[in-house]
Amino acid sequence: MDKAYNPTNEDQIYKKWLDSGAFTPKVPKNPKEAKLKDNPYSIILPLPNANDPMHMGHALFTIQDILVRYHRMLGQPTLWLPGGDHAGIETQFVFEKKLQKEGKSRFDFDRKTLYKMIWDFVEENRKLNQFQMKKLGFSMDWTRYHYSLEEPIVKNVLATFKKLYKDGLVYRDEKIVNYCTHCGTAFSNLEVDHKTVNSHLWYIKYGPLTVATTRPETMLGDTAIAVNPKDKRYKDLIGKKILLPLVNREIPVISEDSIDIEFGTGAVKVTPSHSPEDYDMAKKHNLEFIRIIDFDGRANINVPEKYRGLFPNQLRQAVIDDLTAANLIEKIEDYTHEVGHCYRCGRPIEPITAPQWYVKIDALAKPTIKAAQDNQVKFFPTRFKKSFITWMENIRDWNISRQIVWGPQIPAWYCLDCNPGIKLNFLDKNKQVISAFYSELKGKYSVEEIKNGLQTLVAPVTADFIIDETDHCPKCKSASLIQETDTFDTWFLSGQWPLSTLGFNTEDPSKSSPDFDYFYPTTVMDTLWDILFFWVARMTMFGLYLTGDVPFKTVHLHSKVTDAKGQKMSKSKGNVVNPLDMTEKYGTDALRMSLVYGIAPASDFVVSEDKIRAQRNFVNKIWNASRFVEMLIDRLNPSKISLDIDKSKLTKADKDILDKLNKIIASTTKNLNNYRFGQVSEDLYQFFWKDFCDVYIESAKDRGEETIPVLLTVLTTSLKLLHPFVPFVTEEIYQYLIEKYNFKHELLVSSKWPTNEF
RNA sequence: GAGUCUAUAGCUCAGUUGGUUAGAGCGCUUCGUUGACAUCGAAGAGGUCAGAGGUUCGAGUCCUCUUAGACUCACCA
Repeated sequence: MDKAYNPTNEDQIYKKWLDSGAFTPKVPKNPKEAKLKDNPYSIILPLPNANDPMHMGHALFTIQDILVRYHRMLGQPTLWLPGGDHAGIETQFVFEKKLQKEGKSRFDFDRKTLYKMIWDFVEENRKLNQFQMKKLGFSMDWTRYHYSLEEPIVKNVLATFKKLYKDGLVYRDEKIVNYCTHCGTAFSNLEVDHKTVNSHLWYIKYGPLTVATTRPETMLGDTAIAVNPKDKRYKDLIGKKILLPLVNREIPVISEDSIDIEFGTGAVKVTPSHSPEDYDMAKKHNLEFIRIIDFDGRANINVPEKYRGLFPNQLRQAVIDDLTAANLIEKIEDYTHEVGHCYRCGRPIEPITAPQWYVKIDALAKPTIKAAQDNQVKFFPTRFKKSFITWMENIRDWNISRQIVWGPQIPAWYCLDCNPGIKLNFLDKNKQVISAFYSELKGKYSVEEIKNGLQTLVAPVTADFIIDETDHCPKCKSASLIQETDTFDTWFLSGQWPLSTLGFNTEDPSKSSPDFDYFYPTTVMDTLWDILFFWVARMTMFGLYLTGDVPFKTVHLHSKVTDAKGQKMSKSKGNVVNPLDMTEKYGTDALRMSLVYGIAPASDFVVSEDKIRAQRNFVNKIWNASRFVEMLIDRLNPSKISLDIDKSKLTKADKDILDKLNKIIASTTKNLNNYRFGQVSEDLYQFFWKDFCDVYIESAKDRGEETIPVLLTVLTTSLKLLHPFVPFVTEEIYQYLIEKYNFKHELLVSSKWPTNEF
């Protein structure tokens, strides 16, 4: 053996594991019955974005590897199923940045071309991602790898959409949505970051009263003034109409209990198309909706000519200038408030009314809340149970449509002849962008030309649609059908990931794959807590809705890796530590160990090179202890080398170390069952280094061959206990010992977990 | 506005159901190691466990409050 451990054989060892089939569990012929007896163990990998190179967050999948390696050694049929996500908006955003660098934008391409370009872009990185996970030693079953845009997976997701529709849980509506005019799509509430903004409160004279507002520019779309009925100042005005400045349109004064008399002037301008609260008021009072900001972020519609085409901040200035000129600004106060920003590009979110696809969430949420309450899904650490339930209880209908290209399109078709009010944006034969209603285009452009160059369409909320694909409109028999250009929210697809990857068949559950029968529900979902709502909640809802059973029995939330300053690692901050650089420098085992050593459950932690180096030393210690055992045996040159311990001949040192070994086996087993990885790794470190090396091995230096069985027993048992954490070095040593001393040939990866029998 | 978490050695952090002199890594001091490991060993310095009060035979650990910080959720003008 070499003088120091040199992790140069990792790839070979990984290949040995792969070739042995250890990562690929076999499913018996009668999976449903066998399952009860076999107690299979399964984890679905939180699918990384296929376009995303590895970062420390991915390296934390080590936790899952520890779990599956441990349970595999316990003898359970064990599956760790990897995958890759197309990651809708994330990927499109990255790709658009790339386009931007090349001086292009998404508007230069029709959607088919754009889709193809992004597809190729992702394919380049997808392989890299898999390669990197192998480098980290993850014992995933690559024969069951899935990519979220695989045809069968998409097919199943579309089937789920159809089922939801049939069950009356899908509808279109034109509500206020969180719209990012830069990204060109709506977002769910979860995708909006609230940031504190220092702004102003403008007091604007509206005829007989004054309103206070943070968004003067939206006044062009006001359709009412709201006051509290208890407010004596405005009592007489309720029901009257007043003239809206600048646009000279009459709007009513309405009575609304929710208005705070103390705030501002107690009179609120109501802009139903650009404010969520005002939207609700408008629904209640049956007010008019006047949208002034269009989906491109400009004031294109329903505004006086002079304001046309302005962006909101320009519009604000123009409106304030004109109000000032007309002496209609009473005063301006400083004001700090929370404003929603796009979580992707960071720009302010524009609340806009837009037709979108929704899923009614109550029917899905209720069983999910119950499952959490009844511990059908358990949470580690348990405190996340409470926030999960609270969030589920306050959940709103889910906007599942995104106005992006990258992802499966919603399988709904519109008849252009029945719905001439559909607005189409497309590139014509000459690659010119045309943007008009179908009523204006009919006769000038063929449907074929429109389809070929199509970028997006916006169908009025009243438009009829067909969910099953056909050639002809069932009403008018026209063949001018066009598919909805909205794509699914990424989480709509990934929310079904455990079902899709295990081969659940939504259309006919009885045709689901044996994998599904055997491994569903999966055992553990280990993920970062920040996607608890995005993903874990959605998976649970879909699982229960489609199968009646939860997708995983336990949710284990792990910690976030930060840099030395405690900041989240991100590319934009430039503080990303590449795990592959670390494995190259110190070996994979050292990195893995440093990611779990002494970490409290679900608390953020710092990964520093110091720490990795310390664990590299530990890995080397394992190596050298083994090397010493070998050298000692060579020196003693015994007639027979065996692991059989003769209990009658044990010295005090022997008894002590065996006693400690029994204890560490028991505590390791117990703590692994309770997800206490930090504790286990520390205990093993102390046991191996202090108890075994510094004490027992030191004492063995003065002894004869009777010490060999104990030495070898403690060593090989330690290798087993350590294997889930540091798989490469332990396997390499184990193979070496087997070879040299002619022990029973087996791979450590599929060896039996020790029991405290010594 | 609602909720969650954190505060322990110079630094980064462990410390499950409350139980003997509070631990690790890194750093620091002294010494040792020419045959496992300079990626090593031995010994040591260093902490009134944020502050105050309470429960208890006993509190770093449970409860209340205070202070400082982090985060999540949220449609208030």
